[in-house]
Amino acid sequence: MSTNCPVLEFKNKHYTCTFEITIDLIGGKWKPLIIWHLGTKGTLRFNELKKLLPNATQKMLTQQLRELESDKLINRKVYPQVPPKVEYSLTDIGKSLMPILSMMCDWGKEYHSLNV
Amino acid sequence: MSTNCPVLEFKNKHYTCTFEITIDLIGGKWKPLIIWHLGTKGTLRFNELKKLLPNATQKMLTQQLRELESDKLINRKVYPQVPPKVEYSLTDIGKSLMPILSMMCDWGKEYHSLNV
DNA sequence: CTGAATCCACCGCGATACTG
DNA sequence: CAGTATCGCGGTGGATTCAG
Repeated sequence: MSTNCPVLEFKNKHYTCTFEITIDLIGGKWKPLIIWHLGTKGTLRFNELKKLLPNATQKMLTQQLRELESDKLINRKVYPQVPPKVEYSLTDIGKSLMPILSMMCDWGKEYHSLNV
Repeated sequence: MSTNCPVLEFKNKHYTCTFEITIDLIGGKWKPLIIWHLGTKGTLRFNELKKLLPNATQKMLTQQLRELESDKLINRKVYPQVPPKVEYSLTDIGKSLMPILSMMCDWGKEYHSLNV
């Protein structure tokens, strides 16, 4: 287990431990779910994601996708055609988050079973 | 890797995957840091935590500690004396989160090294 | 179909002061 | 020492409308 947590600066923010960076990247309201769906189902179109996240507004979904894209966690491929077609998929870095989400999924399940 | 993500209800909230429960529990602004410090340093008094989280206000620290306590992730032991003395430590459930935080720490470090 | 652009309500969070 | 109590700002995120 890594225990060294130096103070570091990254993108104009200060962190005392690198796991805070991870939380910043996936801590958005819909980001973990987006990553999870892309990780388990592969490439998805905007509307397919929208259906998988029925409670997310269009605005929020777009916003979160753009942030994930600028953080290099997902790919955004636009097909120049009418009607528009946009596909999203995980980058290799994004895919490397799946084990963490999987652990959190297992832990959450265990926690849930212990607390009714 | 667990892939079954049924819709479930827990504490009046709806989740489509159990990792969302995990995020809810440790997603507070200072919670991961609190858990990390308690996990690596053991039992800590309020003031010791305060010094370790200099940017957290007293109010926020208290609030986050209370939430962690009600979620059974930390123990709060009050010594009935003057001046007051309160010690915080991780519960067994809280301790079981450390591997996840550790993975996030490693991932964040890797991500940071890849993005200057 | 996949967005962008507003407007705005809510509440997370900080600042400050007070207490047993 | 370890908290409450109160006030208020700012930004997140929802609803709605417009656009290519």
